[in-house]
Amino acid sequence: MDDDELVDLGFTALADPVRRAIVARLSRGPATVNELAEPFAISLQAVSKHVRVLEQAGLVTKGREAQRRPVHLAPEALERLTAWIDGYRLARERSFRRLDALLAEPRDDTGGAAR
Amino acid sequence: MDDDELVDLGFTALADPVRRAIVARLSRGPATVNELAEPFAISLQAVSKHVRVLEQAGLVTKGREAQRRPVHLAPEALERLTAWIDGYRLARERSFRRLDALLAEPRDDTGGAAR
DNA sequence: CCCGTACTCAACCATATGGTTGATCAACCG
DNA sequence: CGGTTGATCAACCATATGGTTGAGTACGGG
Repeated sequence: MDDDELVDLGFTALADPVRRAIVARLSRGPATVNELAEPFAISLQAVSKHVRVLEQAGLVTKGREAQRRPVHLAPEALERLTAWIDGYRLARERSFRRLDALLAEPRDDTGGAAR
Repeated sequence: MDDDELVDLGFTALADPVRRAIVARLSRGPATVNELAEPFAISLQAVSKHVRVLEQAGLVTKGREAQRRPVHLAPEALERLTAWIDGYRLARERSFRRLDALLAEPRDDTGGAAR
């Protein structure tokens, strides 16, 4: 699976409030699907689906202990997303710096290649 | 509009590859809707819709000069999203540190901070 | 062994989303 | 003023998404 795809799945995964809440919950430690479902007014199956979406995005991994499947957060995937954002946020700052440089360019009376 | 709502709209906005490409393009400076549409094989109207989604998420602002509406990136909104992610990424690291502390807890022979 | 617990699979439904085309609006150019 | 350019509005369509209920699978406990 290539990186772009994972970025796509990652943002798609975080686009849903239930899934963000799940991520928030998991940031405080692993939990089973049942535990994750508890705070929500939706069916267990729906939560199971959400977890799978998070899993396919690489945001989460599922373990197995007895019949329980404890879900863990996978922070590398979160980093991938911040990295994507920062790439373009910083690109923009670089543009600004370029502009600043331009504006600060010596106005050059005495030697002048005037525009 | 409250913060959660903006986070929601923000991630939803970035969940689409066309919109991510638009953000990428805008990170290198403002552009008109026509310019933004040029690299894509979709209609101008579709791009216009995408820009509106980005705008509602606060990721982008539209100016007005003559009949053109130059679109600018609004990096604060990007920061809001990284902040959201980092909040939970860091929360998890804090949990780890807490766990480490627990594991490192003095087992209390003679006062020794073992390991 | 078989029952209960913990989930997942499957079929289905309603609504949201991303795309289309066609009409319209707004501003400048001649 | 009339045409052209840039962009939006509106109606519509297909597919994706998030939810439901009901059946099925997998493992451990009594």
